[in-house]
Amino acid sequence: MDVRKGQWTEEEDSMLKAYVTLHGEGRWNSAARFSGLRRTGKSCRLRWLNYLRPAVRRGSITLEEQLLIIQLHSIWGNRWSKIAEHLPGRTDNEIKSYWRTKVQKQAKKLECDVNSPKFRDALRYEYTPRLIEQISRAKHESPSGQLTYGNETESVQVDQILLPESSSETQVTYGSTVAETWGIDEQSNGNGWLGGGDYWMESEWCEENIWFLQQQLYDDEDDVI
DNA sequence: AAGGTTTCCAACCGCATTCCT
DNA sequence: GAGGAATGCGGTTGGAAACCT
Repeated sequence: MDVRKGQWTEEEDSMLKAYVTLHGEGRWNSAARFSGLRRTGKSCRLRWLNYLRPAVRRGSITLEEQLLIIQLHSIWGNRWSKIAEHLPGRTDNEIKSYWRTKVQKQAKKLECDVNSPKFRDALRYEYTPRLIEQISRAKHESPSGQLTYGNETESVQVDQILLPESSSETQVTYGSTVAETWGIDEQSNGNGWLGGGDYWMESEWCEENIWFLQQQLYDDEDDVI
């Protein structure tokens, strides 16, 4: 049987959805064989996980998600699926893509490797505090200090523990350069590579995530960077 | 408006791991 | 335990869309 490749059609999506609804996730080769699709099991799995799954969120990566990705990447490296486990609705593919297109681009601008100590310091001591500050500022600007997502309201605490200890040496070394390169300043409203747009409305930053992050930072403090 | 360039992301590929017989 | 099949993961790519000149 000839196997189809490339973009999925609406009809194919419907067929896969119908099959998974009936038989559940998993057994992707069977799904490919018996759903009537001329696709490989791998292709079906990918399409379902990255696009058709009801839990998948669309839209740009929020500030909170950016922060979480950066912190988790400093702990786990390119373990995209592991990182994705802590970003509800986001796929490893999306996070990988974000990292490549946004973060690696900044490393390139700084003329250093994304895994170099220079860039990791820049993330840790320059970018992360600014990101947290932006999140805090936006939080205070919203009524009652709470974030609202659709009909839900969820309180958010961005604890100071997330702020890395200031490093005067690093500030001197990288401060202005990094800020200039990333196009962020004290009054930035997040329209640079930080994202922008309606990130509050899309946020799923929750206390559980923050708690988890804090635990990781405590536990791995000595292992990281 | 047109053509060129860059950005973004869906999907593929190869390798590793897990599962099953 | 061995071997094959299925599944999962991370790296890469192709092409559409957005942006620039």
